[in-house]
Amino acid sequence: MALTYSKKDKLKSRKLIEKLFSEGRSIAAYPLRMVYLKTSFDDGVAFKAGVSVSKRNFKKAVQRNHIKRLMREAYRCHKSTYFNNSSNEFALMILYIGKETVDFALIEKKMQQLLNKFSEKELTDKTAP
RNA sequence: CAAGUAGAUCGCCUUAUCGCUGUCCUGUCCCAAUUGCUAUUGGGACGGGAUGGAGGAAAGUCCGAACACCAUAGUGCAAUCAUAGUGGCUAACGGCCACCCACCGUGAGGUGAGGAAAAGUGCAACAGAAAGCAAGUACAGGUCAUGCUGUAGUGAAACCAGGUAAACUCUAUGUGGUGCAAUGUCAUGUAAACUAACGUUGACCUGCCUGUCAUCGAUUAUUUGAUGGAGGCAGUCGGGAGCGUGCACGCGCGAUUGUUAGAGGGUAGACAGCUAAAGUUUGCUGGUAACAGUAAACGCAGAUAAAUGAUGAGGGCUUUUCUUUUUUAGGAUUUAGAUUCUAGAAAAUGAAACGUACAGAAUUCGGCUUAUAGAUUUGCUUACUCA
RNA sequence: UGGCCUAUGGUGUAACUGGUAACACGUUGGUUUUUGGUACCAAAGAGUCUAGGUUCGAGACCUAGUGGGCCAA
Repeated sequence: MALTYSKKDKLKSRKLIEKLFSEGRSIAAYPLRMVYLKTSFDDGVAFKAGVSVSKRNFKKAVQRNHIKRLMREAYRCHKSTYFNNSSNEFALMILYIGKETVDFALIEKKMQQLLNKFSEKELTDKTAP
């Protein structure tokens, strides 16, 4: 898996997102929180992910955009190390639940923790039994 | 120099690596259509290359328009809302420009919802005799006599055709509604489904078609022609539940698949709208100016859980501190030169640290309002005091 | 994206057509009680979200902003 994050890797279906929030499970690594749901896609992409920042915590569009960019960048750089050999397909949504802006180093570190937790919990359990 | 005042312009830069997104070109493979085949067209997957990619406010959504639909957006009345010196600019405006007037400021300048109080209705706490049909205090003057005259006192305002219209109102002008989540096409899906209420067409002649019916004519007969009647279609004139903005008029739409309401079902995807426009820059001409005309060049974001970013390195800019140098004042040591301490000022291809604003397109324009670190630049002003 | 409403002591609400912010609960102090509660008495606590304007005078009227809330596929 390359270090890309193009249109196909993004979670775009409104219907699927509603289903994800109503039925999905979640794990957290503050200030990040991930909601995920096992599903299947038509176009051969194993993981589709989206990011979200609450308007309640960040009033200004510039701040929201900046945090979302940082989260996307962190996801793009580290997804390949965890998701390379998976047979299942997942929809992911990563939320920012903190209330203050942070720098890229912290988000990168927390994203690694989050993806590590996710892979331990879901990906390895599926293959072992 | 300092303080101020009115404008104008800009609002971080360079580079390496990894990414996001639009457009164009192009390679390999797969699918479909056409063809006898090469091949062509369309779609998809994986690649490669070129090139474009946030703002002065993109913000607030406060005005004005374009555009789309509702009827081609009409007429009268009413209501609502807006505007309000004069003239001009503009596609339009509640915007802009010029001038007049009023107020503020020493001044440069600033602010102004700046029509009407002699059409009418209302309002004015406290104080005061009295707050506007009027009534009348004290002192002085005056008169035949009297609030007849002046002054005082209360108050923001006391008879002035008073004040107040950002009180109602009147005058003039304007104002239909909904907003790109408009609107159109395709896809998906039940359903031309269900429940309730209401409604669903007559006349006339003309034309065409049908050829079942009646009469008459031609023909041996099949058949064919004419007239009348019947049916259908089209046209004309009406009726029609209702629908189309508050009312009325007028106009339009309107039925085998109607109108209104209820309950319920599906989708929430794609494409168009969608970025060439009252366009941007520069020069010249006209105009006091806003602005207009003209010539040349440019061709400038188009995302949709929503692109324009991340990391590293270097450089600008601002502020502070330190260091060094120069210099001023005072003190100490010394015969003098000189050395040194304290306080202040200025400068630096010096060093370090911190900071580098406000803020993110969502149909598109013209304005207004609000936020904004800092930098550049132009015009103008300075009463009093001190030098 | 488009539209609408609202803001008054710590909390919840009043304030008529502009006239100098009221009530309840809560808080503080006192009385009653052996003590606490209840009850009674008294006091403090906002200058009306912010900034301008109109007016003699604004919580109210006008303009601009800030915060909070609601609606529309």
